[in-house]
Amino acid sequence: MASQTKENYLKALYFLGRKSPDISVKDIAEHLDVRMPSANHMIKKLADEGWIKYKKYKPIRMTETGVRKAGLIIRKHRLTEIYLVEKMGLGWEEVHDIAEQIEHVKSDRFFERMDEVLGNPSHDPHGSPIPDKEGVIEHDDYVPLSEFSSGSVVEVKALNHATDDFLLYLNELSISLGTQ
Amino acid sequence: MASQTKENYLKALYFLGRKSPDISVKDIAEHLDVRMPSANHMIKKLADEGWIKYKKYKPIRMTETGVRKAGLIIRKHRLTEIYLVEKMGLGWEEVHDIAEQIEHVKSDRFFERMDEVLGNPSHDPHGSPIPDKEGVIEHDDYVPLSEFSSGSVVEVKALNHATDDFLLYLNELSISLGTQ
DNA sequence: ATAAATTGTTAGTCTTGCCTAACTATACTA
DNA sequence: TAGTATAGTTAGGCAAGACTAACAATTTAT
Repeated sequence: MASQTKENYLKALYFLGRKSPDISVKDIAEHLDVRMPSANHMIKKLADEGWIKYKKYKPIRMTETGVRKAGLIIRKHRLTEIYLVEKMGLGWEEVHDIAEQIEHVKSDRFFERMDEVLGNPSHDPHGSPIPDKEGVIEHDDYVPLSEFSSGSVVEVKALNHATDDFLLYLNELSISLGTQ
Repeated sequence: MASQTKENYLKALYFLGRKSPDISVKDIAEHLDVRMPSANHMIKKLADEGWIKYKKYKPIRMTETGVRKAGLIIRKHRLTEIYLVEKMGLGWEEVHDIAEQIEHVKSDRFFERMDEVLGNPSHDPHGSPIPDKEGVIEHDDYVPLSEFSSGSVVEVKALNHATDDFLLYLNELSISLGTQ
């Protein structure tokens, strides 16, 4: 099983790979706030373990198993976030950091119970889809707000960039998922 | 703040110190399943940080702040155990390992919410008292079952040795806290 | 009281995951 | 197309926390 550090690399690789499947060492390093040699070193290990494909000086891509592996971690993260909001009464803006820690808990039963208690949700509190038990994500196809002209009537379905500050800002504006 | 490893050493020191306040390197090593030099090395660091008092070849004792620090970790552990049993429907025998991981989560809010949702419980599912927010434990004074002669009528108030196997054994006998 | 057994310590090594410094390959731009 | 800027890589080091081997102190037993 992957260490917590490796799990964090896999998550980063997943998100970067979503923007464009060719991933650079530099972006990984930035995303995880480490230096390039650290990322470079870890990438070789992840490639050895079959999660990514890597050739010197060539862009990095995740393998199928890597994507699913990342999906499983993201699943745990998102289930945890929902749980913290819905069952423990924590705020939307404060759950991310906690979920970041709990997602690494080693216990299938724990997350299985979480999923059941929540009624097998399909989306997290930020509107992001939850990967299934195989790590497969069903991607929604929402249109960014920036694509609409001013005056259009739209519904908030999901957030792309859920920083704490941005969530607090939305709170101030009384904007949440479903707001028209 | 102490690393997870250090937190585990502090817990071990606490439990050993309860049996007898003079703690040996050997017992620490055994309790944590590491070799003596590893324990020895860590003990010096914990002493540097003021959690324990240590002089070469002399028995180890926790300091007051060390005891309270350990109390805070045990508090998180026990709150988590109760939570897992009462709110997530996990079995008595399966919560320990999960709590062992969650107790290290860095978030006061998280444990605060847990405590509130549980209604500020004073004892965990094994009957052990929960340290307060300062890490102070109110010790109960129960009499071990082995002290009673056969035929006595007693009530199970707490468990001393809550291994998974023992908990499953008690389940088979339909013995739980409160059983007469 | 001394030998033997146990416990504690020191020294040095390993792995993980990070770092800086220095070098190399690729990409951009004049 | 040369020449610089950017990205990627290699080499070597550090800290945490584990290990083994070897040695020292303390306890136990004769």
